[in-house]
Amino acid sequence: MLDKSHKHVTCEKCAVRNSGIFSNLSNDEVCDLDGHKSCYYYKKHQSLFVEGSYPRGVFCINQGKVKIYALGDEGKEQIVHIAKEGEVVGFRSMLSGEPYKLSASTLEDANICFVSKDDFLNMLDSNTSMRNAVLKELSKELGERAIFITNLAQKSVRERLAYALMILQDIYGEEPINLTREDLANFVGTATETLIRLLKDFKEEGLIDVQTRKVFVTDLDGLIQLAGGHR
Amino acid sequence: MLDKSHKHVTCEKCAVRNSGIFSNLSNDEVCDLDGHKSCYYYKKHQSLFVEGSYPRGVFCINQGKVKIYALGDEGKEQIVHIAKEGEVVGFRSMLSGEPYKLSASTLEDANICFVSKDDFLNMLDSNTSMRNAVLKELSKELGERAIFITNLAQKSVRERLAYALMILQDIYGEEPINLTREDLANFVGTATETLIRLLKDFKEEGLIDVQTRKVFVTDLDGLIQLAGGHR
DNA sequence: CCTAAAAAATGACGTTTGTCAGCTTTCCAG
DNA sequence: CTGGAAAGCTGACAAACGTCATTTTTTAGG
Repeated sequence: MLDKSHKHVTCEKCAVRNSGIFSNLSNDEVCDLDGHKSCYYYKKHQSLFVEGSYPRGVFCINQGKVKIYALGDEGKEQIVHIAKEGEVVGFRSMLSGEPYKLSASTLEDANICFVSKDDFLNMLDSNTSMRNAVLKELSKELGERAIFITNLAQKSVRERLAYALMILQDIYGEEPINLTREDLANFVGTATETLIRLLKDFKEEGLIDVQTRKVFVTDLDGLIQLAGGHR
Repeated sequence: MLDKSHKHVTCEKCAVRNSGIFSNLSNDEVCDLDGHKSCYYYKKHQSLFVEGSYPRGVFCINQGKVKIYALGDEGKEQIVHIAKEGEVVGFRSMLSGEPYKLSASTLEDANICFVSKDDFLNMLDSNTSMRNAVLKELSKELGERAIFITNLAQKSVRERLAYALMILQDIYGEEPINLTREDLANFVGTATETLIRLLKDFKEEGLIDVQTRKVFVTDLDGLIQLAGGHR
């Protein structure tokens, strides 16, 4: 099922390790990390972990994008976050001791390293700067989720789409946003049909450009304004 | 403005300290905490901290309920959490180094202790079990917020009200739920009028009992089922 | 106990958004 | 290159919800 052919990456040379919770490691610590991790190649639409199961370790994304989502009562996905290169995902449930509250799967072919629970927790215990980075990361995310909640509760779908595109633009950087309409809808929190209609509007208003699946932001300021300013 | 008359409580005797991040402290540590905290009496509707300002310390609730909320673009409050006796609030922004993303104010007269940033961070640094408790708490809350987001995005107002009442029932325990309709609406994420109409429905359906402002849950199982089962 | 202000309640109405059904385009494995 | 499946798109329709305006009830301070 899973085609996890190795494609080894050394942490020392991992280009994306300069941000996130594995930054600020000493040379020795990076070496240690490198010795304990294993590297896997994931194809598009493969699952990293699923809601309800228990964490065995954490995933460090070297290449590719990953969606983090909850399943609603009718099986509809609510995407809470889209993780990109350099992010470490799946450590929250490990710290709370609960089963995963969220699921994760790749949006495109990806290269992802795995660090086992024990190794990760040991590092956390012995490494002050990593501990602080984790505390900081968790707190930051908590703040982001509060904004997410407020947007969902108070903004129109139109405003939320603008906001979502802002965030996605940031995540995708130079590349165009490349998600299925369904995934986009599940991120914005709306029906796929509604999302498609709004995308069309945005295109007609010159805010974005669309090439089949790919969305190019052409007027970021316009989006920001539509989303309700700053943040 | 603020009537902060002292009403001293010693941490040793603080009846609510056996849960949350200040549990698992040694006798010495409790003593230390006690020496560093100050105790204040807050009247109903007083503010603990506001969005945008920088944290100076944390608040430990000895008595009373506190709403934690974000302000939407039009000034409408979105309540993300209602904290009760025993909870410590306001440490997230301190850990992320950002200004507060949320505001907090009392829902009723309250007795709340304050621990300064330095003292709190020192304790965090030197105390393993407290550190773990904080990590655990943050992770747990992240999970809760993910559910909150999914509910907002996928459930009807009716289902969300049922869910909110479940949670509030848990927070208020034996006492009746005692919030203004506006606060309740801002927690559920709906308009006050809509909330009032639904409360009436729930009453007619025998799910709750209402005495002016107070809401009594009379059929918890019914609410759970309406909210979409378990969780 | 009384009164002004805040909160709660109700009705009428419009709009946004979700749903369903059918159709078209794109993607990808063989 | 091709055919079937998945994804994307469109239209019609209805329901859920928000808004506004107004009235009634409750609260709290003097």
